[in-house]
Amino acid sequence: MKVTIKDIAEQANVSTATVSKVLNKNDLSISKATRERVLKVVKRNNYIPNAMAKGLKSRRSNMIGFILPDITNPFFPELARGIEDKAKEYNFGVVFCNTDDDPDREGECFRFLGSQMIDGIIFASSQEESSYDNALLRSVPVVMVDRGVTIADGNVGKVSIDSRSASAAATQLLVGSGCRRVAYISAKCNTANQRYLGYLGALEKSGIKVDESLIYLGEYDVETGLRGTQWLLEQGSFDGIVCGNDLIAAGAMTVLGRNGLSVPGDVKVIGFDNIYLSQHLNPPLTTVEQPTYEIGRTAAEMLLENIVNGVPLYSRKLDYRIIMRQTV
Amino acid sequence: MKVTIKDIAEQANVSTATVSKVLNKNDLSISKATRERVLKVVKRNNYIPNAMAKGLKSRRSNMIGFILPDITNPFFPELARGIEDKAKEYNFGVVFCNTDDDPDREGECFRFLGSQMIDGIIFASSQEESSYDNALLRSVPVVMVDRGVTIADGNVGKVSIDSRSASAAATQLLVGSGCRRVAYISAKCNTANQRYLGYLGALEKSGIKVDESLIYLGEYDVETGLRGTQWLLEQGSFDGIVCGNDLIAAGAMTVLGRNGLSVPGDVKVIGFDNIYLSQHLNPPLTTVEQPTYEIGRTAAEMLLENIVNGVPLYSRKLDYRIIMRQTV
DNA sequence: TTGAAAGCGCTAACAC
DNA sequence: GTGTTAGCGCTTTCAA
Repeated sequence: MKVTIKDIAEQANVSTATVSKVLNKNDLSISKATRERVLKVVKRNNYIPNAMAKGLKSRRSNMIGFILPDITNPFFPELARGIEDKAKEYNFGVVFCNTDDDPDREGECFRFLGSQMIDGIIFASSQEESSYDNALLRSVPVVMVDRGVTIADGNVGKVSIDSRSASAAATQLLVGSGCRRVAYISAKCNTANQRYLGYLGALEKSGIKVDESLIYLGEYDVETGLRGTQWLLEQGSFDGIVCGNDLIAAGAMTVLGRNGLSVPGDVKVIGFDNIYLSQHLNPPLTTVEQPTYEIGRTAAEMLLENIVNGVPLYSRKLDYRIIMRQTV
Repeated sequence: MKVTIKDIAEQANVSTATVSKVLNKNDLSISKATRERVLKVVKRNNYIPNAMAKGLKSRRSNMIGFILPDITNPFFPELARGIEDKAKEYNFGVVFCNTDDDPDREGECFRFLGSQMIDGIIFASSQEESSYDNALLRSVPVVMVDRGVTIADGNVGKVSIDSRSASAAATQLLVGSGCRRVAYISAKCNTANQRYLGYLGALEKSGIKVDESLIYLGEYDVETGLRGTQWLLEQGSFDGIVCGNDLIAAGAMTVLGRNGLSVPGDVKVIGFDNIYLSQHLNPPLTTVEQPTYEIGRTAAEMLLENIVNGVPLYSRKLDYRIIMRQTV
């Protein structure tokens, strides 16, 4: 059976109140002798306070939730690690919820995490417009990361890069390298999508007309890169591809290779995210790097500062940069 | 302010006990009218029971912990996903703890999760011999995954593949393809390590003498592949590399390429894990596939069945297979 | 310097 | 059918 504060109190010949005080460093008024006696008993019994009882009292669980599309997408582990590392500093745990971008599952996650088992939420949604329950949202602080919903009301923070400008820069790089027929393969999304807007904007700025037959929308996965490139090949000619992420780029390069097209000779390609393996693609992938780990840390810090010290949430943009390798 | 069961009881003109009963489907003795009245009030107030209070009573948090080396290693997200998907089926959440294989951090994790905030633990240790606190371990059911400690005592389950035989098979494949000087690059470990033993065994069985200058031990990362191969190149000649995982293989191929060595012409290489990107390496990587996602699911199921239904833990081996691609 | 007691929100006997 | 009550293990006034 688990040992409780009461057992410790008895063995140390003090009240539970006293034990509680020494354990929580409300030591100021406890005599050194008592304190040491208590501590000894605690150690001897390998006593760990029951977190639920503690939480019930303090209304704090020391757990935050991380709601994300899919931890299997290599962009997210970095983010997760940043979050967890920071959380540990505050002595918080983090609970993961994969949603596969399914609004129903997002709802479930919010409900699951909303049961006061969680002190706050970090939310990575790939939807521009999210469908979570506003009521739940309002009861817990939330920080959005990456491509995030812009939320008018509520206690919501945000940390991300300027996706639109990053995507524009990627597109410009291709155009600047001589591409005239620049394709775009990314995840499905409404027209408000920042990356898409960046691509469009850069093209227009360069006086290149947007061609619908150069745009393929799917998911943020390798499959989409495969299918999209195959589709482009059937549509006609192109000399560059702006990819929604590195996974898509990997798929694209695979299909290009299969069809005897050389990169960057025949087609230039640029990715997004700079996942660890992009440098080991062949040729190494030129890509837009997000400070993914840092985004996670920053988001966690913002959330935790809010929870622990009441610091208000806010919106923060981090820097991106283009990693020049050999596909452009 | 949060709405409690008491608020609901008042608004519905019943006792808290009644509310509790209808909410927990101890409906049998509640009149339909009352039930509906209660439910209406619950909905109107968007009431969610406080999980901590519930947990304090029921001694169950509906949370399990997942202790792993590093979620950033692409082997683990798959595993994590398997765990989480299964956990959701049981209405459990999962808390992640990265340890970087640091025994101190493992200890911290166990302590953190041991505070009865967690009903069970899934533990992926790359240590053969683990340093967690046995006392803690004994208080909560634990299932080991992947390369796991064999624990004599306690309430411990295990799910994995037969690493030794898998590693032997990989080595044999190279030997069978004509390799005579087969190198081994993997993570540091004591000689008990199953993968290492498999490599050794296969070599001996083929009558090939083990050559110390063909063995490099580091971490399970790309860096190790890079450094190990560089080191091998300085040592002398070799015609095959058995890699501890796909990350190492990716690093190895990068260095081989840089040095003008062709794969599989000059050197054959085989990986381990079949992470999603191994097929997009150039050339696509031949590797040993573990049913990673399935291992996660199975482990979670075993753990949860133990927690929820008292089913005893046990040891389970899943099948591996070699994925033939173009590096052998 | 220490302890008694109330109460966090919920559940489960047991009583009515 | 429904309500009363006694805790679950902990923290925190307040009194001694």
